[in-house]
Amino acid sequence: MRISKSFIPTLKEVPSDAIIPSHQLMLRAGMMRQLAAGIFSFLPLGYRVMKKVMDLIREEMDAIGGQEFHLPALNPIEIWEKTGRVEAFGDTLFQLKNRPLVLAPTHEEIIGWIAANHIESYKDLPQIWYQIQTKFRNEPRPRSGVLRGRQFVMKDSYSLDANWEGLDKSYDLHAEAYKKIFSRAGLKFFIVGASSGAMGGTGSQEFMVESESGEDTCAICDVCGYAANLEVATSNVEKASRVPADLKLKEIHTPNVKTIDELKNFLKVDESILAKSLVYIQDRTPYLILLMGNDQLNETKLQSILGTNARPAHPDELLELTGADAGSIGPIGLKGFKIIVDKRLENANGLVSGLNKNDYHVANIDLMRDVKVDGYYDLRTVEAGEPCSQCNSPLRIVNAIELGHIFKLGTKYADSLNAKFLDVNGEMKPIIMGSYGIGVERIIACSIEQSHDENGIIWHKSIAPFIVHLILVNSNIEKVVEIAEEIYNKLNENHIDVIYDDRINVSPGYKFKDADLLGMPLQIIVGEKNIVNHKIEVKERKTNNRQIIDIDDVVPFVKKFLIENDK
RNA sequence: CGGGGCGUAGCGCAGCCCGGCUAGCGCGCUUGGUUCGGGACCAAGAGGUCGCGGGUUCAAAUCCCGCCGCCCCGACCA
Repeated sequence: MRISKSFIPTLKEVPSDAIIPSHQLMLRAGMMRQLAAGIFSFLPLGYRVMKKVMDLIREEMDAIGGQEFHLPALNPIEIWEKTGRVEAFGDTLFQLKNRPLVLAPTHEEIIGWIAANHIESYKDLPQIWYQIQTKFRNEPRPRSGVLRGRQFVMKDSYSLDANWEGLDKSYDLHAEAYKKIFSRAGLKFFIVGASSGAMGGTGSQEFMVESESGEDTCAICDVCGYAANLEVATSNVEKASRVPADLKLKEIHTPNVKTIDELKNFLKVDESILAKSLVYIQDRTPYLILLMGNDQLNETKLQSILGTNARPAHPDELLELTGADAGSIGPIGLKGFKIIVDKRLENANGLVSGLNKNDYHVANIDLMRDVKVDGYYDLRTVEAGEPCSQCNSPLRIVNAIELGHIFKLGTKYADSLNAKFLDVNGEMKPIIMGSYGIGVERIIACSIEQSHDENGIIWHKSIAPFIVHLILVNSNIEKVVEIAEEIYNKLNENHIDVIYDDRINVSPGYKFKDADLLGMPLQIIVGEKNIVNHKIEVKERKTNNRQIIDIDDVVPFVKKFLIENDK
């Protein structure tokens, strides 16, 4: 492709709305432009990358037996009502005003619908169905360029199986395919155990890229490789022990002491004997939640125990239910509450907590003696430096971008959409589903986040829009033009993706800067100073290595480069 | 949805506080000429409902009210 005839609007300056490197560079390199919050136009160069990524995904999905679909983005709202997800998605679901239609945010419903109508027998199973398609989600706050958009492209696939072993197999196939996809795209990623959230289901994992721009937080162990989303992460943090003495409950006047820190300073004790109390409401039942010291409640863990509509109690509810305000609440003397306790405090005694009377605390609480505990659960949020649950090395807490997510869904959608099949014994059974997603733009953005420098993008060969950036340095010298044209034709004849900066009256410096910004893996520089010796210069973008090679060796050189980088 | 910031030419910004002549600067763009290995130079140009609506005033980019949009932090997020 000739730059002189291409639409690649590069920018010298950074658009002020873009904060993170991938967003800045995608705009500067002329890959895309923003139309509205979370909505982007992909320009030819950006779409070329997108197509490369989609092709790479297709190859690996086809390799595990996936069959590509193209499902509608417009869906009758009726189907979404059947699965209860109009409510579950809430305002995130775009709804049309002049027809009872929604813009699909994902496609479990449509897959389920097709399966319900056309899968009859265990002989039709298993199936892996996928598509690469535009998704619509009315995100409350789009951000970070293409990382969280209201319209984005997703590879979504769905497995249909006759039994749970089949689901495990389909799930594992996807995990392997995903590893190949992200590795081939040149990404450094890790896999974490994750919460299945509102998708429902029995298990899920996320494919993550460590990044300051990430919206997820993960605990990772660099020693043994343990990694988990903070929503589900655990650690070997020290538990409270029982003290020998069997001391009586003791009321303590604690004026103006509200927080755990204030209480610790007031009593001059270690915070590990302080029990923090929080009140949540689930279906009008109040729950008292006890945590050690300043441990942070993990709401995702709580919701997996109580249900997803558990919510913190309002201040006026606190006073009404406990007789005290936040800061003076505790397990002693509470009525009508269920009490659940973090495992770190399992069977502990000698604890201090609120007395449900403003400005009073109570000491020497024995959870076995004084409190009717309805259950001990892992409720706390892991913190940096805590010992890994597998190997006791200190955990790191990092931000990460979610590239892909795989779910074992089970029969939730088959049940609500009546997707059933006849098994070997002639019995009607629900189809067992899995669902698996990859954010296409996120692969592009993550790749740039991980691979760029102050001059621009550094594309990995597998998803680069072009392999070679051919630069005509002296457009005013006929002989130089002639040789550049010749090389351009040769590369094209050999099916090597080449972008050719054939612009006349553009200074060499300008062309070099543009080449670094666009970031093709190889730059071939045709200039007066080398062609007198029948040579040209080759620069590798990633390493900045420069070599002078013979003009006749260009094609073999590039072919060799392509193979070398395949490893 | 809560908090903060911003909206002036394609991009980056100044001007606004303290109202006043024809709304500026850099980059980019057009034409001509020179230049040609790291975002060249000279000359002449084009390009603006100052986000939108209303108000105050002799006079509004500037002050007041309302709305819209965009960015950031948080809440939310299959």
